[in-house]
Amino acid sequence: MAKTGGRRNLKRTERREQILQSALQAFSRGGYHGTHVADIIEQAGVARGTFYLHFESKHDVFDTLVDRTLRLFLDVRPMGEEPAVRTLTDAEEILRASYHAVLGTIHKHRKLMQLLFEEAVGLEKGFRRKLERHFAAWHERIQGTMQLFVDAGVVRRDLDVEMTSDMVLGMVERLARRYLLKAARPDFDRLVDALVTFELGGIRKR
Amino acid sequence: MAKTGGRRNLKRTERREQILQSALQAFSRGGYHGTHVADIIEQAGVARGTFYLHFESKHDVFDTLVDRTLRLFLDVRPMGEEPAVRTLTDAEEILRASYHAVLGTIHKHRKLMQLLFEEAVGLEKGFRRKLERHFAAWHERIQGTMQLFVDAGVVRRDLDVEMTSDMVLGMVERLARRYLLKAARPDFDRLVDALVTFELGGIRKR
Amino acid sequence: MAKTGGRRNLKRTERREQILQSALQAFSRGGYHGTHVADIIEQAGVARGTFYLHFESKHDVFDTLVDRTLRLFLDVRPMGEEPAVRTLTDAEEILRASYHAVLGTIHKHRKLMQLLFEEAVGLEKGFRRKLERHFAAWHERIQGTMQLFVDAGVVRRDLDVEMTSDMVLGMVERLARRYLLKAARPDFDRLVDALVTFELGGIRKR
Amino acid sequence: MAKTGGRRNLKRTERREQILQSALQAFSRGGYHGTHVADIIEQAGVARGTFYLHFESKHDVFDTLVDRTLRLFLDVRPMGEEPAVRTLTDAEEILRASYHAVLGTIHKHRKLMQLLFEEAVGLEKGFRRKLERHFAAWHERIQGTMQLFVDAGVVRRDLDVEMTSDMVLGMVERLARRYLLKAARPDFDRLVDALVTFELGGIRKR
DNA sequence: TATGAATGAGTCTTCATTCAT
DNA sequence: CATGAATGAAGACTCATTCAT
Repeated sequence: MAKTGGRRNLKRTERREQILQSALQAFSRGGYHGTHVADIIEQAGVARGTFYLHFESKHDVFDTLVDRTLRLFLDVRPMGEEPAVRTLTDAEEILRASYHAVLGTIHKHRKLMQLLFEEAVGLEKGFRRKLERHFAAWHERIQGTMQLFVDAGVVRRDLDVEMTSDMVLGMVERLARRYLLKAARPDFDRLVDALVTFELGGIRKR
Repeated sequence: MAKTGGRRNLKRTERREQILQSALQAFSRGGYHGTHVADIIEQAGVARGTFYLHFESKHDVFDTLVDRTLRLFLDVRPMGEEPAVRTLTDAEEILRASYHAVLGTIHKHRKLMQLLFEEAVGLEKGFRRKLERHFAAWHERIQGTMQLFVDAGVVRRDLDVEMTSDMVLGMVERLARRYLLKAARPDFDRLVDALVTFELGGIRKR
Repeated sequence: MAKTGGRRNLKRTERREQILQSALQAFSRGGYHGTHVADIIEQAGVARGTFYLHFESKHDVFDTLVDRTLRLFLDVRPMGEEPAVRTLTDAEEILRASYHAVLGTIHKHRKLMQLLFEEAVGLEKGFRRKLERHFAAWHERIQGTMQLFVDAGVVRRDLDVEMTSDMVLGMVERLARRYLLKAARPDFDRLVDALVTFELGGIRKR
Repeated sequence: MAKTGGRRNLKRTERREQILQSALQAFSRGGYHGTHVADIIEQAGVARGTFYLHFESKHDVFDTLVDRTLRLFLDVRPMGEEPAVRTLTDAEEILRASYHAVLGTIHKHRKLMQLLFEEAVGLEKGFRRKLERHFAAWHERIQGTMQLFVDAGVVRRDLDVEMTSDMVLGMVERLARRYLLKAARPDFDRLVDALVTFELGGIRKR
């Protein structure tokens, strides 16, 4: 809608970043295939040639954006080291903190996240694989934490850790899609509450 | 894959169905944009014109497939009438049956389902809206059942029914994507078990 | 709009004629290129194959129609033999009769005539040449009559017979296009009057 | 006809004009439907994409050419203001001048004119209407002049001004088609003479 | 004779990428 | 660095004609 940036004679990095932002804007609106290089450069207020001065191809920009999104998750690590888990309350604490961090990140970068959750799906093998690897990594992390709880004996021994991790992943994804991607001010507390409560106790009466 | 042979005049409906199947095959492989009409007709062993004799456009075939997929879910209704819920065990029964039915349907039509979960995402507004409406309908159904449980007093009164339904939706979607779409013989029991256990009791120790 | 004819088991000639009429109808509406074989057979209520049983091609039907139109003019010959011309009044008589005949024919077959004047123009060489030959023939006839008048001494000796014949041709064509092709009940007398008066005396005061 | 050579970047307007000329050339040869975009770009020695950089479609180029042709006639106005008409000689003067101007324009732009008289006929409604409006305008102008003569009393009072204007239109059109469109050096004087003589005095002896 | 399913050459149009200026 | 004119491979769709039934 509005030109993303100013004009002329930016430093290489700045111009690149400007194009990247414009691309994000454009892709968010139209998806990968619905967005043309023309849209991106118009949004950026930059000439066609300039675009190719900074990126190899349309694929390249999209890829860069996806990578940047993925990298965001690597930084979501609420505590630097393995926390000690003695009681269920410890576990709850950890979960609460994790979800807060994750949901916060997702919301903060919701435009980028949309790329992951809605635009990069169904694209060609390269992106597909990247996404799969990403979800696998995330799954591993969740599973790690869960196993920690199991080992600490604060949750059920017979938990199907693998599938449950998948389910948690799905829960977060859907909540994110529904309540974070488009919302300006989401109710984080309600979301985290719902997540933690459900994960810990299911729907069963206490 | 295989040309059927020379020229053979089928009945209108048969040819249409054949093309539809070929299209499904093709879209499954390459996604919407990665699939060309050429791929579909090659797969069907049919001439270009024949394709357009039965469908208005590439978009039209895809749309038809998506609609067919969506319609599949309307038929997933394990019991004809509202079941009575007295105890948690009743609820468990219902959930178990529901999940069995749903997962079974998903697996049975996994090629079609893939369209919903992986190919129709990120496409243009028409499909997007269709998907959203679909998920909304599904969400409503889940929420309905859950509310039934709440009203019957067999689960927590303070349950955030709306969000929890979303989470359930996400759980099923992710499990389906991971364990059903590509697997030839999935372990339904393990899946249903994981789902029901988690939904009912969370990860907490009994 | 309305199916042109009945159905089934007509004699060869009848079916052919029926298709021809439907084609005329269709071409009148959409011109040569704007009309598809589909339009013609729909109008005729006949199957595709039937069409090709009676005509070699779309080109063929059109050609047949054009030929038929052209042949109509050959029959427009108000009197069997060369009339004697002694006075200007004789000439006027002849012109009046000729125009009446010609305009009458044009109006009677206005659908067909439209083909000549509006649809067959600008088509490929075959039609072009046919039209040219036709107009040349007509021109010759007009010129013949005019020369008769000159030789009889009832009109100007220095008349540019060739160009004047062209002009007469143009006059008739335009009047036909404007007042005959679409009109249900044209005012023939006014038309003939205008023609004869103009041709004989120009616009000059008597 | 001749590729200009390697790649050469022209100014936007120049390239557009070049393509326009090539299109005119091509359409003149093959008519609207007989001419393909391939013919135009080959003639222009330009790539496919370049064509669409300057015109929206084949229809668009043709339309542009037709419009340009029509606009040519608006400029044919031999004298800036209403001339005084006292005698038949004045009228003759005016007619002579008008015809000279019109025929001159037609011949000068005969390629373009061919579009009007031969190619744009029988096309779809848009062009048809445009042509009709054009002929109507021309008719009005002729009728205006003629009425001037009538009012000045230099020609017959009972003249059927409307139809006569149509006839004049037809005369000019046919003469133009026959003697101007293809001729390199037409005999303007003979044409104007024939026209003026006929229009003023008809074929009758003086 | 009649039918209508099937064919495929033919065209237009798009759009990512290149390159002269 | 920047520009934007030029490129052309790729792909969707049409429709006259053929042929199995």
